[in-house]
Amino acid sequence: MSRTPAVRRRGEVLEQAILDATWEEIQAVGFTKLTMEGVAKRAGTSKPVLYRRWADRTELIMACAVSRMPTVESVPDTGSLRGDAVELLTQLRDRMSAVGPIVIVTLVGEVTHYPTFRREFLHKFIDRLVELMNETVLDRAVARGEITESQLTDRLRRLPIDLARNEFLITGAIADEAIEEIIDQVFLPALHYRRNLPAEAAEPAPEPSPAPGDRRSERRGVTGATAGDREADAGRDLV
Amino acid sequence: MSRTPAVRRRGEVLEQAILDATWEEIQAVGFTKLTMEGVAKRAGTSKPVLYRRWADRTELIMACAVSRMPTVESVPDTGSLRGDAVELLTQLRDRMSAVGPIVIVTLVGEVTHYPTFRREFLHKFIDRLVELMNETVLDRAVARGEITESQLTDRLRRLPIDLARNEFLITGAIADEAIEEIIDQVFLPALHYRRNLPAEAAEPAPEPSPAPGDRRSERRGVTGATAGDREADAGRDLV
DNA sequence: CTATCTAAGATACTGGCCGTATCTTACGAA
DNA sequence: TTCGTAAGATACGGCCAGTATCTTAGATAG
Repeated sequence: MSRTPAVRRRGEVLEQAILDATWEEIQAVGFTKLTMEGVAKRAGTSKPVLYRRWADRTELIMACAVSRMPTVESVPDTGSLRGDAVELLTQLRDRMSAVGPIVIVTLVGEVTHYPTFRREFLHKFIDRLVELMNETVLDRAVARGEITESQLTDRLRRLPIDLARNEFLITGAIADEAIEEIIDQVFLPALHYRRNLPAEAAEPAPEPSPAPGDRRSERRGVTGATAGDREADAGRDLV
Repeated sequence: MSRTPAVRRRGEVLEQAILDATWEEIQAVGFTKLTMEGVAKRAGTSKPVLYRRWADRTELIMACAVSRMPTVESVPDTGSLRGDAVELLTQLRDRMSAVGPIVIVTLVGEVTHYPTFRREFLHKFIDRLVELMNETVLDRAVARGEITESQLTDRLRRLPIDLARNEFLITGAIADEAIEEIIDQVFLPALHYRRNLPAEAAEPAPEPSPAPGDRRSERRGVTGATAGDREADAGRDLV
């Protein structure tokens, strides 16, 4: 449990030891029951040392998660959109698995309470992935001639990431088959439908088949935005 | 703040008063800072009364959320798959908006820690929606002749719900436009692609276009399931 | 090697909240 | 009117957050 070393650690070394202890504490007692005192004892140090670095529990846990989540540097060119997309989702999966579903889910929850954290969290975890999707995977596919810019909408661009993230948040894992389903049953078919669309007449939906009396979208509900939540865009590309 | 009524309330009346107070307390101090003492005071009662009904904070909050979330009874027949799907997602959106993003997200987080809660939560909030999707919306579309059973996969069946849920968890809201994008840009096109597929040759993905050297799915990553999380299926249809 | 400065580590304290135990008292039922 | 049940008040032990204070290790400069 508590391991007070012979030598007094400092700076970087100490910090890493605390983050490791935090991680072990999460594994041992769980996220909700994690306490600063527990972490301090496990790290062989004391509370003030923790509070000198992180303002509270949430910050500590977030720092811990950040330190354990591998970064995605690039997506290798597999030669096809499909291959690249599978690769991207696989990396996303591996990143999130490295931290674990409980931490990720709880973090999303905790982070929702703190706009400040939320932005930092988003910046650290997500932006790179979305960039990779837009600027590497999709641009490459366009360059190859697999797709054209006109086939893409914002919604379609983030579709694979949205579905993979959702899979992980809800089920706690993403199987290889799930990745292939997302790409093969949803993403590529949805792109495929827009293959030869004229410039911007692309909007309306296809009739899947002879639809008898289609009086589309009659009723509207509440507007949805539960007021004062206009940092929605910031959250758009989470994880 | 505290409103101790002249008469001593009991049973149903008292319980509802406490749940109302819980809701007000969430609005007032936020989710994380909600305390049993605070709720008791606001409800004009005392802690033991709370603990006689709910074991802890999480149970109380969950009961509060359940009591405030309207149930979805049915999806009216709008005459088309598109209309029905929009209607279903709109109801889903309204249900979740009635409770609010912070509560939902935090609840998903808290619930992840407690397998028992998780199941109850899923049962109360989700099952009905998935049922409605499968047994009302899609069956009706098949009956109309808009689609055939062979076009459907499990993934496609829950696609709209997955995307809508994700939208809400991440951005905190679901705009009308988002619902239409989900249906028109993703769901219907993906279905459309499978329109005239032979029985089960449906699996492989479409080449979006002339793909040069497509050596598909070469590398595999970690298996994804972060061990011992085989209640994944239970979580599959969350919210 | 010594002086000095910084940060680690130990300890203690206030305050808040949890969860429970105990007692009194209002209300409903018979 | 009586009696049983549950509401409400109070109090308490315990844990933990977060801070203040003091001592001491060790890095660095001269």
